[in-house]
Amino acid sequence: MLYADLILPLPLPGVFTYSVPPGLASAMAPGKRVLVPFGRKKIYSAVVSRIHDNKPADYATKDILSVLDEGTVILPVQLDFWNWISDYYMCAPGEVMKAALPSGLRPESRTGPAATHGCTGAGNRGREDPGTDGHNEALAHKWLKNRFVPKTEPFISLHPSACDGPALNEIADRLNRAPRQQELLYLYLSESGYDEFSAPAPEIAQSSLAGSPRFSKAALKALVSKNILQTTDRTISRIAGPETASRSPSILTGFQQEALENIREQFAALDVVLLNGITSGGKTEIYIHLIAEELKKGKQVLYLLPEIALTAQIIIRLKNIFGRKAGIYHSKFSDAERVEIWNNVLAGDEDSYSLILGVRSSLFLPFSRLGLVIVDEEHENTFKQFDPAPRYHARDAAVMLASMHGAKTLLGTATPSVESAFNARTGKYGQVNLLKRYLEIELPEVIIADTRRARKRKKMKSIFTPELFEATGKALANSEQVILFQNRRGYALFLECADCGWIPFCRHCDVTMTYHKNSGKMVCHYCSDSRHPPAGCPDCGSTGVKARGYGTERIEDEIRLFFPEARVGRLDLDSVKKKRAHERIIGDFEAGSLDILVGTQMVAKGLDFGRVSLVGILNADNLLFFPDFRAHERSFQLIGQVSGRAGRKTGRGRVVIQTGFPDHPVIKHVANNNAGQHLAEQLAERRQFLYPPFVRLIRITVKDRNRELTQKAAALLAGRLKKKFGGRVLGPEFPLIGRIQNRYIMNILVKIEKGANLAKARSLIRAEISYLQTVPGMASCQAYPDVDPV
DNA sequence: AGCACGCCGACT
DNA sequence: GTCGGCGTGCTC
Repeated sequence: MLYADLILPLPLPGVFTYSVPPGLASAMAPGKRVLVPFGRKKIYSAVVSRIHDNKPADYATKDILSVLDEGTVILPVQLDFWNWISDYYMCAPGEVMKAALPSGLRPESRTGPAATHGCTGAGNRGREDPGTDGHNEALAHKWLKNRFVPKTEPFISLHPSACDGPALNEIADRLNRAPRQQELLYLYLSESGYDEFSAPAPEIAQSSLAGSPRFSKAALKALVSKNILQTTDRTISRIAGPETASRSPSILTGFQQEALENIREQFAALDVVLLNGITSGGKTEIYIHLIAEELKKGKQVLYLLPEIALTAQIIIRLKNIFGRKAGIYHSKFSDAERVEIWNNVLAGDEDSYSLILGVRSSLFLPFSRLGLVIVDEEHENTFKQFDPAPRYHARDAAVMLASMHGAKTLLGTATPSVESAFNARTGKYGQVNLLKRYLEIELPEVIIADTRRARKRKKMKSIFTPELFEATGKALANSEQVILFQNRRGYALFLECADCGWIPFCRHCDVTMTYHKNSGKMVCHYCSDSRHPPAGCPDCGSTGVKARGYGTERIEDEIRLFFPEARVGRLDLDSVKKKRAHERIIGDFEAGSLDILVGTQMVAKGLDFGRVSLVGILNADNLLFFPDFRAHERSFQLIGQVSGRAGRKTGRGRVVIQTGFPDHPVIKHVANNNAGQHLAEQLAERRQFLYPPFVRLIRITVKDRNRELTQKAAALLAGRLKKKFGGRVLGPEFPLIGRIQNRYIMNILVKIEKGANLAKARSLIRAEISYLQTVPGMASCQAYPDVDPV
């Protein structure tokens, strides 16, 4: 009798052993999907992990119902990779499966014969012909709904009544008292190539006009309301970029060529190389050459980017060079698209994608001959998945995936993570520096503005120090662009009663609500709950409830107040929620129809702005004094990245950093561009206080709806862990936010020395967590481990 | 995670 | 007298 260990898409530890009916034995193979009964009556699709003939001793196996695939859908190397993830990051195999497989390949629970016969490598076929029962109909419905999300863009054309009515000259004359509108009409006529004898009036993309200083949204709105122009949403091509390669890789500069050769040399001896390349240094060009080499060898390349850096710019750039060989894998893609890409990569033939440009989850695509993995913006902590499990770090997992394929990994960044820099320094990774800016663009001048001194001397203009205020004025006068960085969105950080000090808190989380003026509501940034601010203070009845602190939204208002002539845009989570808003804002800024861009971290990421002469960091202190051992590292990186936006083509740019602690070492190292000293200090601190990379951290988060129970359970767990691990256990401690979505939280930190038996440590932790579940009354407490938390 | 079983409060 | 709340246990 044959048995099969199956991975079920459930958060349960381990695999499940089923018996293989003789009739299915020949169709079975690891990496195929099967249908099995589970529990009371449920039918799940599961993935075959292993086939063997060991009859389980302590339970009766159930039969596998059917085999869904003729061919392997999950390759053996992927199964190995899944295994490594679930083992290293301490999560269930089923959780990895959920993260790895697009749900189209994972019809979790379904009935009947509709699903019993799939086709080789195309498991979504069953979905194209769903059964007739209600459940399948619901699935099919969902699938159809998600299949196409057409992208649209507004196009402008002349309103029909303006074509038929009085001559255009007459219409334009009537706009004499509205110069902006008149100008826009002329702009449209000239740019669209309008010709009164050739009807109909041509349509032109709004975005192509938006770049002009003669364009204004208000004027457009007015003309539309007067029935002179009209806008129509037109579908534009879904995935940006051409399918045929139209360009070849550009010639490298001497420094780039040198770096490229250096990388090749290091790869001869080492599997991972850190490319420390300054902003504007042209890292992407080097990537392109390396990719081209791999493709020529018939290998696949995975190019990983953090979500926010995977923009149309980079996609088009690579599509131009690699054409149909390049595939994109973005989190915004529908499930059908993901399945399509999966099957394409799985086919692995001549016509398949051999370059995948993707986010974190593209690590799980069925690569069969991976030659190179590029992890761009290696330092980005968004590469670490936080919730739900698997809580994996895409950079570290990429290194593992590459090694399983015998491939190389290139980590690229302008501001290396302490971990990677340490690995390079100790010789585990190679390192190549590219520290000359492309076209010899000068590094920006950094000005440190002391907010405490300015405040004492009453020199602050709301959020502006005299230095930043003056620099902004000067930049605007020279019609140069300005980026202002503030790490908090919203209007005010919180509301406060001026009389009694009452502050509104979220009902479900232990955080203050952030006031958003646009919506007139207070919003919790942790659970998105929102409500209207009270008319008066609920405690003392005072009407003096005032906005305190500055979010990006309020800063936008302040700028309008101080620089009324400037055109201001905002780039943060709130402003980009609307479809395509992100691209639009960036497009407007690049096109020069915005003078000032205010934003959160989003402004720091790989945007190619040409005319930015000034970058202002409004409050460096809330970065520096964040209570976390990575706060200094992150501050250095973030300020460095934002500063990199300054002075790209127009000559030397300026950076103004506002801080109350101008002598803080991190500020000084940023100002002096002294990454070496910064790294040395970070390493010294971490060595002394035992933090990564000198130890490995496992954080255990205990959660429950009941506050006392959460604390009791955390204390019990920590106590038991301390018996095993001694002083390596820290806590339990209250996290920064003690409650999120009505669940109380406690953290326990375990520090494991390098070289210690990690597997043993993990199994001890696992055992203690499962013990907790057996304690009467504590079964409701969740405790989950997060390995290498960020 | 689901899902069923099982034991205590406000209702036809 | 029941309906239903969610605490607990189990799933190959």
